[in-house]
This record gives sequence, structure tokens and C-alpha cells, in this order.
Amino acid sequence: MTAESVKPSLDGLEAKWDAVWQESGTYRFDRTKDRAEVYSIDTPPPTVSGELHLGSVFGYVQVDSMARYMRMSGREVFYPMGWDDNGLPTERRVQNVYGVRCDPALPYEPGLVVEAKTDSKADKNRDVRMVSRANFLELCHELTAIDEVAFEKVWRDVGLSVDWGLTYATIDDRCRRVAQRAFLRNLQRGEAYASEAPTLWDVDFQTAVAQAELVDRDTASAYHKLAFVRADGGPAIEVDTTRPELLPACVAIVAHPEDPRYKDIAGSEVVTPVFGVRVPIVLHPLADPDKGTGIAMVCTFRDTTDIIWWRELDLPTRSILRRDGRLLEETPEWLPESGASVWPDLAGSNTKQARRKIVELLTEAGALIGDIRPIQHPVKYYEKGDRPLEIVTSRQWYIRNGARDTDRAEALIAAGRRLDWHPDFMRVRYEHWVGGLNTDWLISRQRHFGVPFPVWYRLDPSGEPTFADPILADEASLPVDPQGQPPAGFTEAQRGQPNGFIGDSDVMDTWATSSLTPQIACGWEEDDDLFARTFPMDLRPQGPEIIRTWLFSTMLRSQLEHGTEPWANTSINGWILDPDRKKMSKSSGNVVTPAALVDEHGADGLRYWACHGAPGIDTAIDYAQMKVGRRLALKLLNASKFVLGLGDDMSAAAAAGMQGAVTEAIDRAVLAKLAGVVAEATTAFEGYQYQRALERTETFFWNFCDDYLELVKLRAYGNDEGARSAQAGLAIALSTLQRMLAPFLPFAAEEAWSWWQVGSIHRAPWPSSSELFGQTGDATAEVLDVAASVLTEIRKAKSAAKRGMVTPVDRLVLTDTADRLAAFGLAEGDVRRAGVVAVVEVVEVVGVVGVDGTVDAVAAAEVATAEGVAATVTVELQAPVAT
RNA sequence: GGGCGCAUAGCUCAGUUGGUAGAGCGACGCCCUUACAAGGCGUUGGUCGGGGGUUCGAGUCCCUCUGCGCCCACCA
Repeated sequence: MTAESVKPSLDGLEAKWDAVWQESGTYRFDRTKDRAEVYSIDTPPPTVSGELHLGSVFGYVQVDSMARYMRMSGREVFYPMGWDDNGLPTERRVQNVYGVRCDPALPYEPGLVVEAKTDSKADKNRDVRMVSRANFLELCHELTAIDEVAFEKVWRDVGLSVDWGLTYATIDDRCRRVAQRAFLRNLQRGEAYASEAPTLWDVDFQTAVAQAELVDRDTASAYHKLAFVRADGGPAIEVDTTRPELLPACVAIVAHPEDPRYKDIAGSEVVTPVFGVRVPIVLHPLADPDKGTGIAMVCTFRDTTDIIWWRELDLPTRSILRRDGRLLEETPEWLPESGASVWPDLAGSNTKQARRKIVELLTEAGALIGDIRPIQHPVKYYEKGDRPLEIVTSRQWYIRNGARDTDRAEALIAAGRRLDWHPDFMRVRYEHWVGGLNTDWLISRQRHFGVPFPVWYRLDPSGEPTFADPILADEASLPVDPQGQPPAGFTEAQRGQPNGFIGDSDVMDTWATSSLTPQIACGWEEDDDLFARTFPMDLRPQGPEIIRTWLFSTMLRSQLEHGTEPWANTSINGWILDPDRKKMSKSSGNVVTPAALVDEHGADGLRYWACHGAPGIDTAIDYAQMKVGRRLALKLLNASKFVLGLGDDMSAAAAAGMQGAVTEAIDRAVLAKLAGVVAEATTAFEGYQYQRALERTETFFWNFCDDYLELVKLRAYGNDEGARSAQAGLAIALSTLQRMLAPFLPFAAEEAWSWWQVGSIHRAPWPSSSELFGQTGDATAEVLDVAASVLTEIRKAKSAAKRGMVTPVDRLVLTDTADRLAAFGLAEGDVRRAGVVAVVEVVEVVGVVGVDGTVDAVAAAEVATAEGVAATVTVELQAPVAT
């Protein structure tokens, strides 16, 4: 398409320019540039599980506008994309889509083909097929590969200027290698360790869960008041509990040391109802006299406070829950005969069934006092889980994160303060999280699709593993799969044999890999040259909800490995809200797919809406804004078409303009105003205020079209010096505006640019304010301001008279101060042509000055009335002609 | 219970060091005007959440209250 040919359209621009950009490598990183010239972005790898929703697109588009600005301003932008495909979300999706479950005990079936289920909901829980670990992992890879293609399509549709040649996936060889290498180094420096300890546990997924992945959910529960008979024959002690099914795991009851009701009987014993186990009465300051009856049942383990009591009061361990959340089959050995006799009724039951049974037994024994009182209370869940977490004892890997080391925590907070946060108030979320850590970072998961721990254990002559002295993989051999490969010096035949070995069966939590995205993207220990040019990175953009996970853990890994911050800046995007301003639910975000919005409003329309949200500020979905954005994009095409149609070679006109061809005062005035806008937008972008840059540019652009363009276009049609001045001014302004809108409307800007320029606008230099000022002489904006306000008065008069805008004006009387009349005089010809004015009379007045030192015609009229002086525009229209 | 953010026109939002309240959308009216009718021009519309305070002057600074959102803690 050319400027003159047909009516400009936005349709098809996404596909057209995406193809051109890919083919010509517009966004390809030039790795010959030095670190000082490079701007590197630690793009969040989206979780590849199904479909990208609008909330993700919102933040990525904002960052893309920054990336495009940085590229135009002369930085070489390093902008990779990653896919976070390892971990539980993928496993869960594979289970649903293929109807399979992983059974590590099964042998691998080569060439196994499993059809994806068309309707996963209908087929759920039916025909579940058990497959080997290796087959399961194959299916994970198969599905994520499909999803990644779909994701890349969406990102390209919305115009992300990433270099697709730099893409990584958190399960790929490079990421597994980096994650294993970083872990081995943590281990060797003593920053990682394994420990057998009570751990929050999801009974459905059967994996340990980290502090950062907990959520509280209000859950229905009920108080049960139990009577504990005192061993010394004193009055029974009443204990409230919401977990009566854990009564057989009770190891003590605990009260506050100052509580007068209980402190004198501390150390004596009570007998648990039904089960008849003698447990001590103990004291601890964490017991709250105001909760329940003021004395609590300590079980191993009911909640995290139990762990503290158990540890600090040196209580015994009496676990009754298996890892699948059911009670033990075998009768616990600590139960006396009376308790042991009821166990067969409880064995293997889930907690709900066990609760019902135990409540029956308590009632029969007369140990349940009063009614069961239903309550709602917050309970800890795994954020991706459906049932409350339990606590089981297991061997897990941890990384020291400052929870138990004040110096490290303070160093991490100090590192956070060296980061520039956009917006700054997000910093406190990080500091609160670091300050509130209470356990080291649990990085192991008892799952399949993840990065294995590169560790084996020797088996002793009786076949028992020796955990204290693990065999570590050699860095050169990474990535390794200890469940599929033997350690050096062993053969596969020795796996599981006495004096042989076993591989660590756990995988790393997905955050243990994604905490290394700067190292992964920049080629740490893989590509030293690239690393030197890109690390530490310039920007980490991300969502506010993962400050405690991703941002914190990345900071931690970088501090441990490099002793430095991983980036200089972090920008935190806001939430997307439903149109009713509630936080967007996943379901509604998926109903409105980004692809559908691109179809309806164009990528530029969608981007315009997204770029109106400032960093960290929540933004409502607003389809009206997307329409406005689309209109702006179309306006850019139309205005470009018009300006470029004024001469045969408008880029030559722009060049002439830069050599002094802009001679008319009003043409210089528009460039002077534009120079100010360029300065403002540049400052805004440098401070990560892309939305301000957009707002200023947009406002100027509409005024440019409505006022300046209308004022000068009739003059610009000619071929004299005045026409050449207008053409030069218009060409310079158009070039500038196209470039200033390019970060926000990359497709329309590129299209309009292509009509008269060589090369991509996205590699064109960002406009220079000082260069523009160089063309304006001593011109001020006043000429344009006065002319525009007079034109507005003329339009107002015509509109009030219900006449068309081409209606001739017989006489225009302008009453104003000398300065403004002089300014008007410099643009009088343009005003007469634009307003179709026959006769102009001017009347000079004095002393009409606005409060802020400026005058415009309308405000001046209001001020002047009180002072008896008139500054007015009188418009006398030609009488209507009868037709 | 602690922290952070938000509250300005019917709607979505600007308002950078305190100095006469802005824009867009919507609504209403007008206009085929040779870049644009999927357009243009114009009009209407606000005791800046409530209450105190500082100041010559507060949407802006301080205190307080209310509502909404988010984060953290507790959870017998």
C-alpha cells in the first residue's frame, strides 16, 4: 500500500509486519555491543499450561513499550522470552488432557502414543491410564511444545519485540544444567542442605510445599470440646479442638506459663479420651489463654505451632497420617490396649471419615462436652491444592534464605534497597517478606516433571541409603537424571542393590529453576561472552503477587552466586480488574482471550489500553479505551497519508526543514511545542513512566491534527515559500510523532513509516528535543495557541448557528492585548483560510492578564467583564443563502 | 491484628516541587469540510470520599474516620 492509493486500514497489519520483523531480524540482539550499550530484560517466563489470559498480556505489553523506547533511544535491547513449563501445572494438565497418571514403578513403553482427550471434563476420572515416569515425561514435553507454539503466536499477535532466537524453556537441557549447577554450588558452599523435618504437605499431590506457596482460605470447621481426665484424679480438663481426628497423635496439652488456671498443674499428666494415652500438661508462651479453653492439644502435627512446641518442649513424635492423608494401617505402638482396640475401625480412613468415627467414640465415652460449634476459620492450603495441608515428617532439600540468619536477611534487604523499584512502594512488600521469613526455602518436590537433584546415595551392605554422604554429579556431566543414569564409578546394574546406589527421586520446585532466569538467559557458565554483555541485567518486570517468590528467590540466588543484584531496576505491574473493578478471576480472563481482542480492536488498540496503566496501578478492563486506541492508530494512518500526499518527496521536505525551510512563525511554533513534548516523553520513559509519555504524545497529536493541521493545510497545498514551510514543518512533525507513537502502536506506526522511510521505525532513532528546538528560532508556542483559540471561537460560532464549518465569516473582530494581537498577526492568513474569514478587525486593549500570566480569548473575556475591559472574538457569519 | 495502595465529572483516568479543577468515553446538539463519517466540530457535566489541621492559598502537605483492593500474621 502507498499513502495515496486507497483508504488506510488497520486490518491485517499484525500479520504483515510480524512477518517482516521476523524475516529482517528487526529485534535480533546484536551481541557485538558492549555491556554499557546493552539494555537487558529478564522477561517473566509465563507458565505454559493452557491459555494465556488477558492479565498476562497487560503487563508484557507495558514492558514491550519500554523495550521499544530503549531500542529507539540507542540501547541494544536484549529481550528474551522463556517458557516456564516444568512443575505441577504441567503435570496436572497432562493428567487431564491425556487421562494418565504417573507410576514410577512401571517400565518405560517405547513408542507409546496416548491420544489427547477432546473433552477432558467429561472423561475425568474415567479410564485413567497408568504410565511410566519416562512416558509421563514424554507426554509433558509433547504438550508443552504444543502450548508454547500457541503462546508465541499470542505474543507475536500483540507485537512483543522479543528476540525469539533467545527463547528458553525451564525444562530444557540448558535450564536443567544451570539449575543443577547452581544447586551443586549452593551445596558445596553450605547454602543448600538436606534435612529430615516436619514439612507442610499436600496430600493430593503428595509433595512438600514451601512457605511462599501457602494461601489461607476460609474453611468450615467446628470446635469440639474434649474432656481430658487427670491422672492424679483432679477435675477433667476441657480442651477445644477443631481436629478431633488427630487425638491419637496428641503428645501433650499446652497452656500459657502465666495462666492461673493451669500453671500450677504443669508437669502433671492427663489421659486422652478414648485412646487412653497419658500426656503431660506443658507450658509455653505461644499458648493463648483467650483461645478456646486456654489450653491446646499438641499433636504431631496439626499446624506449624505444633512444630514449635514439639521442638522447643522436646515432645515425642506420634504421627498417625500417611503421605496420602489417610490414617496408618498398623496400630500405633504408643496406644494402650483400650486405644488399640478401636484402631481397626480407623485404619486407612481419610481425615473426614476418621473425624466422624472418633466423634462417635468420644460421644459414647461421654468425653465430648456440649455441642459441636461450627466455625469458619482460615486454614493453610497449597495455592494450587484443594485440600488443607497436613504436616508430615520427610527428608527435604533447603536453601538458606535468611530466615534463620539475621545477617543474610539484612543483606538481602539492603540489596533490595539498591534496586530501583517502579513504583517505589512495592519495595516494602519485599522487605516485609524477607523480614517475616520463618523457614529456609524448601526446594524439593516429590514430583516428576522438574529438574532432578543431581545427587545419588550409596547403599550400605543391608541396602539402606546413606544420606549423610551423597554422591554429587560432576558439573561437566550436567544435566543428569539420577533416576536414569548411574553415578560415576557405578553401573546401572548396581541401582538399588546392597553396596550399590540409588538416585535422589525428588525434583526441584519450579521456582528453584526460575530463580535463575538471569543466569539462564544471559548464558552463565555457558557463554561467557554473552554473560559479560548482559549481566547484571537492567530490568526485571513482573507481577506483584510473585515478589515473595520469583523476585525474592532470584535476588537470593544472585547474591549467593555472584554477590550482586541480578538487575538494576524492577517494574511491578498492577492487577487487571474486571469491568466491575473486582480482581479478575481466571475464568473471566480466559473468556476474553487476547486473540479475540486483537481481532476486534487490533493489537494497537489493545496495547493502547494496556499502556495507559501506570506501573503498579490496577487497571480495569475497558473496551472503550481499546476502541479509542484503535481510533488513534487509524488517525495516525490518515494524518500520515494526508501529510505525505502534500509533496512528491516529503522526506526531502523534512530534510529541507532541518536546513531552515521552516520559515513561517506558526510552523516554527508547532515544532517548538513538539520539542517540549519530546523532552517530556523522554523524561517520562527514562523514569519508566511510559503511560505519561503516551498521554503527552497523544494529547499533542490530537491537537496537532485538529488545530495545526487544519490551520495550515490550505497554505500547504501550494508551491510557494509558505507552502514549503508548512510542508517542511508537517514532515518533521509527522516523522517525530510517528516515532513517538511507535512504542505503543508498533503496527500502525510501522505501516505509516514504511510509506516514506527506509528501514523499520523500531530501529529509527528516538526524536531529539534539542534538534527540534534548533529549527524553531526564537519562536514560541504563542502564535499557534492564539491562532487555535481564535479558530475554536469561529467553530463555536458556526456550531451555535447550526451552520457548516465552510460557512464564510463576513467579519471577525478580535479584541485582545497587543502581544497576542501581534502573535495573531503572524498567523492571520492561516486563520482566514481555515475559518473562511473575509474581513479581520483587531482592537487592542490593555491590562487583561490571566492569573497565571497567560491570556486566552475565552478566559480573558471572563476576567475582563469584571474589570470592564473586553477581550473577545466576535464572529459575524455570512447570511444563509436560501436554496 | 499489622502493612501497602486506591477514593477527582455518569464511566475510565490525568493532575510532577501547594497557585484560577483537566482529558477521553458517554450523553446532547451540529456538520458530507477535497487525510479521516469505523469521521469532524461544539455543548453539557465535579461542594476533588467524610471531618479536622498547617498555609495568604490545599485535589496536592499533616492528623483522623469511612469504603474498596492487595499483602502479611493468627488460626485451640
